[in-house]
Amino acid sequence: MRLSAFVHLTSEDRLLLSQALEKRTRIVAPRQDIIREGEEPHYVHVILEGWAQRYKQLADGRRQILSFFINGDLCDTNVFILKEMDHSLSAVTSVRLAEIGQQEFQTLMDRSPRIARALWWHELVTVAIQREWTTSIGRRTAYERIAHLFCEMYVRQQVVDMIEDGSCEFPLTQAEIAEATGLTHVHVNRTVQEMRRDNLIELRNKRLLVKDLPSLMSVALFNPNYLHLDRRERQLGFNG
Amino acid sequence: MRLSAFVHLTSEDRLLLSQALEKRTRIVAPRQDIIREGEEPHYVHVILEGWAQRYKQLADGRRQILSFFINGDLCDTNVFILKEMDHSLSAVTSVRLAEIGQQEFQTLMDRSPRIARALWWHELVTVAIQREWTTSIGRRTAYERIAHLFCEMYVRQQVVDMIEDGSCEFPLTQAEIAEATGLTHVHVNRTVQEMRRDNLIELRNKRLLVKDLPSLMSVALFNPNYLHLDRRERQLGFNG
DNA sequence: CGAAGGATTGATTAGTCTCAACGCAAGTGG
DNA sequence: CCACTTGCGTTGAGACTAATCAATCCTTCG
Repeated sequence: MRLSAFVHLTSEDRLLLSQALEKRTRIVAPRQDIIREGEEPHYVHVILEGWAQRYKQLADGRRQILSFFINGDLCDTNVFILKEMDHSLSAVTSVRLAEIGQQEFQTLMDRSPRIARALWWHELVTVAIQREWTTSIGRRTAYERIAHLFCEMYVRQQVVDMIEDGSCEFPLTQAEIAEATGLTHVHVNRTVQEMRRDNLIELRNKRLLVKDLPSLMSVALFNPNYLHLDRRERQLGFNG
Repeated sequence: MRLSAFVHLTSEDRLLLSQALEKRTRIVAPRQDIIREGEEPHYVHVILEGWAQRYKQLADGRRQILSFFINGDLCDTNVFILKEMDHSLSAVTSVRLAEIGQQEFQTLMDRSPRIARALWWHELVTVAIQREWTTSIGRRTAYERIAHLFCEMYVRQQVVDMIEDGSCEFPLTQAEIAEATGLTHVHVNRTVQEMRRDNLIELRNKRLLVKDLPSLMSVALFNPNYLHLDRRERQLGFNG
């Protein structure tokens, strides 16, 4: 699990975690909601496999994707504290996830201060990512935004060991990229083509090949500091 | 303190809190940084008076304001878990704030599960606000975005009892509104004028008068659910 | 083979940005 | 106490990014 990368967890911690993860799992089909805005949250969701997303919909239907979740990501730490969801969670691909109830979750945090710390760390990184998205949409151009999204998802997959020959999964349609970056799918299409012409990436068959990561990061003004991989870098080397 | 509004805190809790808040306070002049991106965080900051803001700056200088903090807001719960700041904090007005060190903060959470819960609640609301901003910038028009910011800051001030005759503090320049909404100050200016003509607000002398809150909320597609005021509403009545 | 989802293209328009001034009020130094 | 500076708000003209609308083209899959 991704958490273990940040804090050294004891074998007992790992046992606790894997028990919590096995207790209750679910498979959600692509494009199906996991939980919807307005509903009362009962579980923290942990993605075990596949991509999920968080999104929000305005009263008139305009939709914004707020984040993507991959392998090992917790969706909403401690949500049960809140009375109702202010956003929705849905599956991008087919998703296998674990549901952790309030009791078990509390137990996890109480039993091990290391786990509690790791969960806080996870939460802080999640907010940091959200802030980076705000910045992206607010200040970056279309080209930069899309490049930034590519960088982020590439690096995050690097961390969980999902890069093969410089390419990673990227199961989003251009329309979904558009919803995530605050653009229209038409404009995403033209921009992605431009990026291909610039020889930075290839994108097809739900895979992203990054042909020149340094250049991609540079045009995206991508600074990975917000992912707070510092400890990992020291312990495991950046390539996970 | 704002936290007490969410969870019933005992008088002992309150004592603990006020001790933590008094131990170390600071006054920061307008436009001065409180802590800068890249620095190592040592304290959680709690705003006691004035407005502060969180912002991020891209390598080439473009700047995005990510949130505003008012009375009773915690700036970065548990930041010390992270090695370095991925954003900066600065004072908008003259700000009086409390600094809580790692030890004291941990003690607070350990001593009282109610406080711990309240802090988690605060954190969750903070992220929810960040998500709403992402949505705003990604999907709302300029007019809607500015209206939404007005609504949010109005309602948040309502909660801490800072509304007088339908008006509240609003110490931002139009340039700052622009940095927060992903617009230019020129466009903010024209849009605010339009909003005035529409008789929704008055904005001058660092005060915002909301002349027609229901209409303002409606044009902003403002749904206060993300502020998670539910408990408050039940316990204290919406007006704090 | 037909249907459907996604990618692509073209033409046009709208919303916002950019650049450049100008106005006004408050504060400051001589 | 007046001239000057400074910060902020306002205005205009023109440019440009990205949106909109409407097809068309692929590819996959039943």
